[in-house]
Amino acid sequence: MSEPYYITTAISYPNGPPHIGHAYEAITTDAIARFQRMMGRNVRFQTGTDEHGLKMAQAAAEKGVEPQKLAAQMSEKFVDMCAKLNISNDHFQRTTDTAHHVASQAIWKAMEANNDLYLDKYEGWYSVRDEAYYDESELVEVEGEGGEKSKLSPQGTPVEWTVEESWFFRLSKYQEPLLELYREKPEFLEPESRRNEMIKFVEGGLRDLSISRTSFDWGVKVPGSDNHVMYVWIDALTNYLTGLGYPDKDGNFATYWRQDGDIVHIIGKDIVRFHSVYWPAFLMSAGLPLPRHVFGHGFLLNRGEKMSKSVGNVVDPLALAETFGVDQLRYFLCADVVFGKDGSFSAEAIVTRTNADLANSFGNLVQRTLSMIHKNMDGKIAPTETSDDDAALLATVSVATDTEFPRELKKLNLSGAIEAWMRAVFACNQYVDEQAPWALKKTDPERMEAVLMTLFGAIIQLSIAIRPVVPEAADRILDQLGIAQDHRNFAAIAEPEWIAELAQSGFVMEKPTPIFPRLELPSGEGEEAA
RNA sequence: CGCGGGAUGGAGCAGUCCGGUAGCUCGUCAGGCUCAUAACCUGAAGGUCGUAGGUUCAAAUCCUACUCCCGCAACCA
Repeated sequence: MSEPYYITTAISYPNGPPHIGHAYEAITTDAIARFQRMMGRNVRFQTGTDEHGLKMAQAAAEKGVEPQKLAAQMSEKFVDMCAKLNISNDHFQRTTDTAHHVASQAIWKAMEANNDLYLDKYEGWYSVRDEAYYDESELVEVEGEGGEKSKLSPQGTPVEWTVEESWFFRLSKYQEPLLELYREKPEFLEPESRRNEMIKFVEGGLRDLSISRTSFDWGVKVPGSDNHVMYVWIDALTNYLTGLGYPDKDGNFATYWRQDGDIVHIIGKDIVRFHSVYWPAFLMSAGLPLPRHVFGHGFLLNRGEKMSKSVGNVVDPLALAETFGVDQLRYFLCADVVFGKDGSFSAEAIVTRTNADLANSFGNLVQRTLSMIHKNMDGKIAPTETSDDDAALLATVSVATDTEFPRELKKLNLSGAIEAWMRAVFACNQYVDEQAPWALKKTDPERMEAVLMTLFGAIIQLSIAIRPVVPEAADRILDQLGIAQDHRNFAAIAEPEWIAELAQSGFVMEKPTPIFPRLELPSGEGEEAA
């Protein structure tokens, strides 16, 4: 079997329906997973939902339903989103699964066996209404009518000094090992700006972490302390192991969660701390291998503004996919946003970007080429004598699809990979104009065939390369081109034999149909993005 | 002095670590082509690289100070 590659998204907290941020993470991770599969790797791709914790319990209480039931309903929406966006996850992990409780308790016991857990008291300013602790510095002091002073939370709710029994994790013990990890293996956390942030944070000193709660019960029970449930992040992070069968250390776990194996977590920048500080500390404590790579992507801004429920500018990704097309949305998010940085989106931006790249440049290249092959060569594919110009174009395309695109995607530089791909597309359109096959048709039909076959080969390569990003559209093009499923990968790009094979099989191309129609900006486009 | 990120032609960005003709996409203007999805190709205009100093033969890039914007600060992708 080929080299294993394990990639995950963060699990989504389903206290609301999926928004564009969830879709962004799922799509980018999916593109990377598909790319690795096409590179011949044995990929396992996991996503899921994080269904425990206070907010879920609160949301359920508000709706008057059992948390279990709400979790199931909401989780379903995320499963549905993955299906609609063509996410190729091999597994969808829910944290309410029995197997997940077993896994979480197993890692708990492993950390306990390593003498890293202890029972103590958690004290702090607690807001009953928010059901949350606040740091002294966050509190606002107000003066009542009678002149008495009282403290309020940042939300303006009353707080009181509360003491609660809690289990603690000896996070402080891992300060040096973590700093060493960042030093020795910088690829553990990227982008670099996030790593610098975390190094500063850890250097600032780590306090032991309160990792259980007694104030609510919607969670995984602490082994041996039935009145405690685990801090959600203990159980949430463990999902990456559950999906591999942990605590059973054979099977998928043995394959994918190996020392120095390719284990990649794609997460949002807001939860970098949990994945790059707590998670490796938990794993070290439990005696398990660490992930190879944690990558914190940026946030999507709606017309440059942060999205929030209160502002009411949260965008439903399925509505966007409906309006613009799944592949168009996927392409836009991968191409237009530098992976690791914040990005902005709007209906105009999606329309402009996908029209320019997919419809005008690439789609039109495919259409104009295939039309000419269909009309002037009866759709027959045949080897021809090639010139230096043809070889030069194919070399340019190969550099992009066989070298630059994979190189950049391996670095998780999605937009960089796509830029390289676009340069090759531009080169093809330039070549069409220079060679002018419509003129050759009258003056030198043989030469025209050579030009069209050169383009045919170039389009195959371009279609295969972009397939991780726009899988459905790329496959429809490759169907038209008569390329077999098992040739749609990077090994085939490296040694193109298509034209000879197609000629031998007697393949005849049908009349082509445009794959990327131009999009129109929906009418009434104003404040709303979709 | 809590920590971090950013400021580059009309818009969005790359380049900054390792100083040396300021690059890309979109938009605008002019020309070309007519195979193709009113698509494609070529060319042009447009920037004192946030401000003020400094180092240097040479600074978007290094140093100092400052201004503005945006995050984070221990359960929001």
